[in-house]
Amino acid sequence: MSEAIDWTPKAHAVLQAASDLFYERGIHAVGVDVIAKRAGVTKKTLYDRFGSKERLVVEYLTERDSQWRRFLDGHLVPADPSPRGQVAAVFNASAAWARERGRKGCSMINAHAEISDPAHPAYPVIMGQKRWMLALFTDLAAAAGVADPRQVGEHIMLLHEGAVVTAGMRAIEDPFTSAAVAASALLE
Amino acid sequence: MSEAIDWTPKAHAVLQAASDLFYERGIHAVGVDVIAKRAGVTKKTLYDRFGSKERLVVEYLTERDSQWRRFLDGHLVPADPSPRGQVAAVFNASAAWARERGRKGCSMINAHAEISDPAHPAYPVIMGQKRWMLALFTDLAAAAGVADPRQVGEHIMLLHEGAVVTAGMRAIEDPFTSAAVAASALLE
DNA sequence: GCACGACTATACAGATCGGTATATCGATGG
DNA sequence: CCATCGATATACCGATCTGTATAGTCGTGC
Repeated sequence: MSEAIDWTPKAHAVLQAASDLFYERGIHAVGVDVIAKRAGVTKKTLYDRFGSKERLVVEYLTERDSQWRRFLDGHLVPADPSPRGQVAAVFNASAAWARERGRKGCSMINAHAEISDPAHPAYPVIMGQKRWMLALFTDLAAAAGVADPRQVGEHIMLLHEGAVVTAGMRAIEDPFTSAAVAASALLE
Repeated sequence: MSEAIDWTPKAHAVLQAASDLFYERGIHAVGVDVIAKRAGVTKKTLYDRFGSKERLVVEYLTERDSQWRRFLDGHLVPADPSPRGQVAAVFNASAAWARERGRKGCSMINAHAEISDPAHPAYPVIMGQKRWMLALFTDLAAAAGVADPRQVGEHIMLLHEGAVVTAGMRAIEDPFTSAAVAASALLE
């Protein structure tokens, strides 16, 4: 395992600044000087806390992933507990997330586009989220009692991924309700 | 309009090298020195032909877009001409394209992740392809005689986008046949 | 009172970034 | 025969990149 980070107040400020900048402009497009400046911190502090830019990238993706899971959970719990209701709630949550935090699409997909080396420590984080979402949809499809849950789970996953990237590019008016309608039809 | 490019043999070599590198590693991660070296050319030649890296990016995306449209056309013409057959052929073509050229997903989506400025000259190229694909799917849905062609066209578009990004990340075994099955179900 | 941890400020390293300059070469074609 | 064109080699520009080094400030806890 990599060494734990000492989460001093300024460390949080650095990660916050890095997250905003990475997501908005892309990882390679943002230098550590800019991150430090935005955080109101010197580069020294940044390197004392995180050790490298790469580590900062991993923390950015890890934190955003766990925020997304908490956010999703907050939408699933109060929603209609039936499988179909839960699927609808996922798309609702994604729409809300996109509105509040996701004007540039999925941070995992975007990061994946910028990282060429599969040995990069950010890879497990990215793949982990995708696998987790797929498992969620597959479980819901199974609970809904469809004939082939793995197949339908994949279909809903594809609709969801498509909606997320399309929302980031504003190619379709309201991709999440559109995807939700399609997902509902596939669960019949 | 921007000035036309003088397509000397070395200009083609430069674009070829740039395309491979941009797609494989990302745009910001590749410097013009590396492109020139890979093309067996000096930076002078690169700048004589293209004038700027930005222009090279635009040409990269434009060329890849037109290659994709030709590739797709080559798969649509000999396929079953029925609307459902044509939709299936699109997913077949995408699967073949991903196998041959698309190990890192959609170049348009990836480029979009790296370009923050909407005024960037590459934006129209990116949006143009997405709009074109959506129109294609909507037309096919209309030809298939579904009740709401715009809605179903969007659904198939979302499935396709999802399959492309998922293929780039290897999160699902065979996303294109999976997406094709779902699209076929939505056309019932 | 004093050590320690978190931080600031500044400077610098070595490499690479996009882009330009100068000068030279070989082939092609009027 | 000579001008032009595509290309070469090499060197340079200022800026920025990730990362390090030195020195000093400030507040808390023992």
